[in-house]
Amino acid sequence: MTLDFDPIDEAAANWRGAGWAAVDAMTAATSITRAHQILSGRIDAALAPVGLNFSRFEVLALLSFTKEGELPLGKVGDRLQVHPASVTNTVNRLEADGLVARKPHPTDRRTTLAVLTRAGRRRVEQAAVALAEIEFGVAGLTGDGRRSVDAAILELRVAAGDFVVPPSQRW
Amino acid sequence: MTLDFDPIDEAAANWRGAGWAAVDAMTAATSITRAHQILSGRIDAALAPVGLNFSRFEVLALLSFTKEGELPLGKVGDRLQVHPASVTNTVNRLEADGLVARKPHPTDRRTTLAVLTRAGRRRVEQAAVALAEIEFGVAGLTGDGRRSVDAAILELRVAAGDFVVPPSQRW
DNA sequence: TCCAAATACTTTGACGTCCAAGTATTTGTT
DNA sequence: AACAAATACTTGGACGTCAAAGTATTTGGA
Repeated sequence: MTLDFDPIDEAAANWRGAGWAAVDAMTAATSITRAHQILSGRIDAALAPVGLNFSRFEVLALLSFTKEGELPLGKVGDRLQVHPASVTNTVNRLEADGLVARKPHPTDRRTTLAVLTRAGRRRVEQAAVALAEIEFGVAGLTGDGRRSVDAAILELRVAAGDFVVPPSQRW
Repeated sequence: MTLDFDPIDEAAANWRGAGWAAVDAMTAATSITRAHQILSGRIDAALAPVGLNFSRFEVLALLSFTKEGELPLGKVGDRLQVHPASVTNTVNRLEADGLVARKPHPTDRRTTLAVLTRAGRRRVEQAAVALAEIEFGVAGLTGDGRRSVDAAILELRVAAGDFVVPPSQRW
């Protein structure tokens, strides 16, 4: 059921017609929301045959980049910017599939480490290939489009306080 | 817990280090995902005092743009590009709050119409004001940034088949 | 006319997200 | 040394999303 008009364009026209403000902000927000919906559908479809979804993949990928293949659950949440409860949930499922294991922290007994298993490492490799094949769902975005999205959203992330830009940085 | 480095930038470096492909696609996808997360947090926070969330607001806004303030549930799903089950769910809640009512379609008994109530119309006006005040969560994005996001994502949406571009269109 | 196929919506179930509250442990201050 | 406050994780609950299956009704051919 493909529309023969741009629904966002149509929404903008309606918005103006109703005399509502911030139309350009509305279209930007709606575009991002829709883009996310498209990507997340494509990405989860590509990962399903591998037995993962995007959140689980992100955790495995993050662990695979560390020296020992392990990280405290809290750090995982910080890096991936997700709620602690979500980390618990995701790690539970990865653990049930034997892709990570929980291990007590050697010195801080409050802390739990997620450790990548052998199977987990294999799995994340497969997933990375599957994702690269579909270009992470952004097929349709040209190189320029990708760069301009990155640049624009960088503004947004900085403004949102995702991270502080050290004075010496290249941007 | 603000990081002192850009997590997406860091992820890109790790990706390259692991020899994984499609790094630029990965960063674009991750940026969009994170942008969505930021927007949706801000938008839902702005709508909470009004007693709505974004999905419910979208339904009310869509209805408010129609001549009679009513639309078949299926059309709502088509326009907002959400699953029929989600429409049922959202309309259930709006109905429980007295913001819309269900009404049988005059000629097709399979079809149910969602009708905006008086209270619903008032509510959507309040919500529109609240959203305009926070610029739909995109505060931090300049005018140029908003335009480039719109333009880039338009490519993506067209490629995804969201709508077909009639030959006579301005793009 | 009759009936299989399409359409419209709802129900159920699996997951994902967040918040708030609860438990355990460590820190930092008197 | 003692204890309130901070930190780390888990649990339980509210909601949102989608897929698949179920019910009702309409359509489009044979």
